[in-house]
Amino acid sequence: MLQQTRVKTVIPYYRAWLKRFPDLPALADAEPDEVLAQWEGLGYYRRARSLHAGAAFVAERHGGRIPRDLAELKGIPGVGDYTAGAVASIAFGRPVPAVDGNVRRVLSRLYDEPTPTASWLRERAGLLVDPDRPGDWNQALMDLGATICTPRSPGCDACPLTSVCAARVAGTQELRPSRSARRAVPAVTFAVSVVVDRWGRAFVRRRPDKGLLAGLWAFPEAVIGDPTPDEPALVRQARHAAKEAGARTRERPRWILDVVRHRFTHLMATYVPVLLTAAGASAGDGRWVPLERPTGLALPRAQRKIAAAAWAAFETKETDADANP
DNA sequence: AATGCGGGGAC
DNA sequence: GTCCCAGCATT
Repeated sequence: MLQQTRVKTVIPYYRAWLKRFPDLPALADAEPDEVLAQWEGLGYYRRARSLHAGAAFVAERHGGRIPRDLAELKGIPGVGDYTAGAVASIAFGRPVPAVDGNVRRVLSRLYDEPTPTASWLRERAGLLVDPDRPGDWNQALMDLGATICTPRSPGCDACPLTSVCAARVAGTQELRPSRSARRAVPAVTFAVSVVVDRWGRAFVRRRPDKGLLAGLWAFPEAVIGDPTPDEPALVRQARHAAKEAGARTRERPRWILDVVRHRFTHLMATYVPVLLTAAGASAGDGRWVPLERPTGLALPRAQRKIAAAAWAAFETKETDADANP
């Protein structure tokens, strides 16, 4: 959970996770949907799938015991250099480094190395690690980076390494490590098909196993080439997406909602929800969820925004219909 | 070595 | 708005 995610964000997820999956067999035997549902909102959902696969891997290949060897740890799905080093040093007292984003920044400044490579970091961190208390050492470096040697305006006056920090001596600490130029984030517009039945339930289908939001549930969608499409084109695309996903719809759309914007790390998405009316049962592997409370399955944040907007619109229309039959 | 992969909080 | 978070898998 902590991979690329702040401790403060993780804590409530971690507690709920341990309550639902108290030990390794509980996780290894769980349904994939249940695992994803527990992870919902944390992002980088492959971590959840890897953790699930990792539990099964350890159960089968290691008799349910986490291996102590660094190479064996790295063989577990979802466990890379950092996680293997952290577990080996903190849990098992092995004198191995654990280089996360914080440690990378600390070492880059300590040696005034603007572009530290993975191999350089591993070598440096390996030489420094305290063989007697490797876990404490690694965590101390991480905490130093998180609290004092911060990305911007580091607190060098309070740093125990200030006198031996090459970047501090050179005055380059704010420039280390160097930031790579970020590419522009592309903007993509989607027509979103919200097919609603008479009870206010909407059709969702599972997303493909790979790519963005893999394995999560979502409304059918279609990429719109024209960023400012006219209404007939939107409705046509939404209806097509619904049909592709196995949801049958009536001819007349209910209406087009205000756009929902959602920023992913490398994609700015604009969703245009189109409310459509269900025509009988659906085919395929879709499911119908209540728009008011779409619980019980893993929906990405953006989909929940869309669901909330769609429910508000649906409820308003039904109320009007009751008032003016 | 570069890229795709979420969501949120701090500034 | 930008930056970055106790990174990993894939290419």
